[in-house]
Amino acid sequence: MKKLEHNKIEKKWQKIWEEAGAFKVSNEESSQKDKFYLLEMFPYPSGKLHMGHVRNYAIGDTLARFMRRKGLDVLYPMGYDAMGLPAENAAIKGNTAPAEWTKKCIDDMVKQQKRLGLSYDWNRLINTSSPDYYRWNQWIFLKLLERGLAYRKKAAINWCPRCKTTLANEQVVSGKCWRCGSKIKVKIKKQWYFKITDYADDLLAGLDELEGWPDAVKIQQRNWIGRSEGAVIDFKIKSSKRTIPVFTTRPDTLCGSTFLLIAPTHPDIFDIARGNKEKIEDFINEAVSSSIAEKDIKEKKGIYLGVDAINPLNGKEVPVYTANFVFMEYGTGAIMSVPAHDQRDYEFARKYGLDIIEVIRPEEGGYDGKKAYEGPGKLVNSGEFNGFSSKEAIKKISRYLSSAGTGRKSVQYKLRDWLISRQRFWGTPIPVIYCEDCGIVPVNEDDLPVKLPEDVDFSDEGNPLKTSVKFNRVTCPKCGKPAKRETDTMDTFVDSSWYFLRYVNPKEKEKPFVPEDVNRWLPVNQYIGGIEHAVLHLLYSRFFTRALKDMGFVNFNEPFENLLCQGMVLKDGAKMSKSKGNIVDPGDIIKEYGADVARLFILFASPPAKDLKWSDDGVKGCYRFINKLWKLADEKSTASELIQKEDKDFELFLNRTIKGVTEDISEDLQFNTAIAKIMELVNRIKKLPAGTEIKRRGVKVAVSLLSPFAPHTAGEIWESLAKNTRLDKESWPEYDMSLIKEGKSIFELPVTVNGKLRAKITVSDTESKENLLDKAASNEKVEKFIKDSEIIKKIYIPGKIINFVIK
RNA sequence: GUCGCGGUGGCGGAAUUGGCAGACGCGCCAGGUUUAGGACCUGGUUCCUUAUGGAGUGCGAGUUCAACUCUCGCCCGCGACACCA
Repeated sequence: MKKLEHNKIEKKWQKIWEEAGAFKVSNEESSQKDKFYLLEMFPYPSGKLHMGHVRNYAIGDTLARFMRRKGLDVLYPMGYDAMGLPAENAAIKGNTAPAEWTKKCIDDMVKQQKRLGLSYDWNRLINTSSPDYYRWNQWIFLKLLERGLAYRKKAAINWCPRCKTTLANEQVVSGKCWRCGSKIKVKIKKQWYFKITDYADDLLAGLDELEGWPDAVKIQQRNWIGRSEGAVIDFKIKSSKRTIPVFTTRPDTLCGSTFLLIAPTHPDIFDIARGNKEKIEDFINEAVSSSIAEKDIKEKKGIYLGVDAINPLNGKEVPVYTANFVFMEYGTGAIMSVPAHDQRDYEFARKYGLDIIEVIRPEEGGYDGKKAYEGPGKLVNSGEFNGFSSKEAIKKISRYLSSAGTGRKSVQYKLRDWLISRQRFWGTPIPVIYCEDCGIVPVNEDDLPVKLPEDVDFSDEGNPLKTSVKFNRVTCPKCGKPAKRETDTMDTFVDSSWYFLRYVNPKEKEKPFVPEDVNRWLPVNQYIGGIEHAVLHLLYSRFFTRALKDMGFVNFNEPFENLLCQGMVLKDGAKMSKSKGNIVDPGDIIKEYGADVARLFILFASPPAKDLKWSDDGVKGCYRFINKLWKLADEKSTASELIQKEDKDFELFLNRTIKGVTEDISEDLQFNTAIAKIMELVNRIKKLPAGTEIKRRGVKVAVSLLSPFAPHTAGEIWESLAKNTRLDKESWPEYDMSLIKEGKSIFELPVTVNGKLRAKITVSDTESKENLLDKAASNEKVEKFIKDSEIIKKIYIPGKIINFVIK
């Protein structure tokens, strides 16, 4: 018997596919067949593949191979998200140029991916750190700048002291840097932003149409955008012309407002304040300089500004404070505090001895003096508005305020503009020049790309880009005088916000992509990646797509039609990581058991969206299965002549399996159950007599169904069974629906008594209800349970069950 | 705290328009094969019970002839957000 030499077989088939260009796809052909754009989130090229990657690619490749055999034109590309800190750190440490270092890492990644037998169209490979790619980041930046969607402003920003760079809000996780976990500090800095907030409402509304996205991701985006409806109400400052506008979602509680709070970073704070300015300044400095992370634990603090404001509804005078828990970035940077009905205000009021007035009373319970009541109810202590429900009062009070000119409806978002400036070297240079006379001058489109220089000193603190003489020596494109180049580079999330478009025309020199081609291939039919990008990459990409649509470059709103968020790969109850020492190296598994077994196990062990618990024994199980099939296929060589033998049951089972596997893959991406069904089929094939026609047919179908999961072994077996043909070129097996329907006509019908299974009777679907009930009742086992009792009810559900209800 | 996801044998997991709980795999047990180990093959394997039988999908109620599946109330685990007014 021939031994299964997996490593040899893998090499053989990978070579055959490569030489045949089996997975190349051209933009022209796509019009003849239905297209299918399948995409995995591209990796950061660390140089080392881990199990999370393998899972991601195993899911994608299986689907890609399945779709091709179903006759679709499949675009399935791979690329590398290659900008970022590690290359720069390597440069600092090892004195290697980031470009070289990155190139080597990418080569290493490609090698490892190729060993898995992934069917990418490698001709479309992209590397975001190449000037051919990042010049289009710059081009898009200039387009956004033209439209006012890119702008520069001074604001309080998140600063990561370890990465020595600023971060966008989305990149701060619980007050820490998303990448390195350092605590974030607050700094005031002038930086570049993309105006994602212009699309807040649109991005929110678009979520409703994304039926192919997991709810978890949509909910996260919805929360992140954080739309809330309310009103802006103006409080006049006593003996001053100034007013303080506040945002509230609860205008019904206006009469319960006993003080105002404004953010410590409010630009007007010193104009408003009349108290001890030194003390106030000290307070503000402390509040601003403390890190965001500390804010979580910190108690509420504030200081009276020495002025009072006037409630526009009841004319009451209330004190104005600044407090450390009020944000300038949200609403108007000032709030009306209603301590009886807002827990935060309650705590503040208790601490500083401020008035608490109940204005909302529900049927039961309500404000009890111990904590705020935040629900709805009927108004009290609110003058002419007493007795109205919260809902009615919100309308009436809003109407009153707007007719008096002291308030207006308002919608606020939690989403803030995307800060894209990074004080790093290994990123896309922001293509602007600062001229003393002309101000901010964009680089001319013809002068793109603004390339990263090579004369850089990495040994200094701060952004290495500042050390390049070549890079910084520049003249103003407008007036020709010496000028300064922007040395900040772009957030690497800019690269990933449109890479899925570049795959369509990866080598295009004149434009980032060709709109007609992109409009044909996009949106991505199936996108696969981790859920950690729920509000980062996925939100930014949706924003870019919309902006590009508004500029007329694409004709769709949403880049990703269906999204699958794969679960993590766990071992010993934790995510595989160096620090935990629980890493399983994919390379070792491939060497020992083969790429097909690695893929098979990872798909079989768990449904794709769930976390996967790694099991060495489970891998062995899949290895056994592959070998079992291999041996079965080898049997044919011992039988000189195949015996004709009919086996209707097996034929039916075979057809059912084809149907089941097809549906599991195409409808629900249920690879685990699809594989289980193929295993069942193989178990049944084993029981068939050797050397029969039907057995050989069974093996062929099993191998054919298995091929998307285990393409090398399946290809090898098929070649030996089917006259040296290539399985990946065969169309997907069909099933005979009439046979399946016919198979249903005689079956086992379960019979229960009081819902407990007592027997199964073999019936035909043509038998009458009465006949079946008699048959069931006279069954030996059933009779035992019903003979001494009164039958209250007889239930027959055709094709499903019989149930006798007895007393 | 808010929102979301989940809880089924010793383990990973099947079963959802309500209709045979535990497919498939692992592990385990018994037998075979082998000088031995491993590998391989055959059979068994939710729990209790000698059999007949009974119990059983986190807990407690409810709807139903029938509930892993639907409703209500809890408990536990995981994840996201976290003073957003």
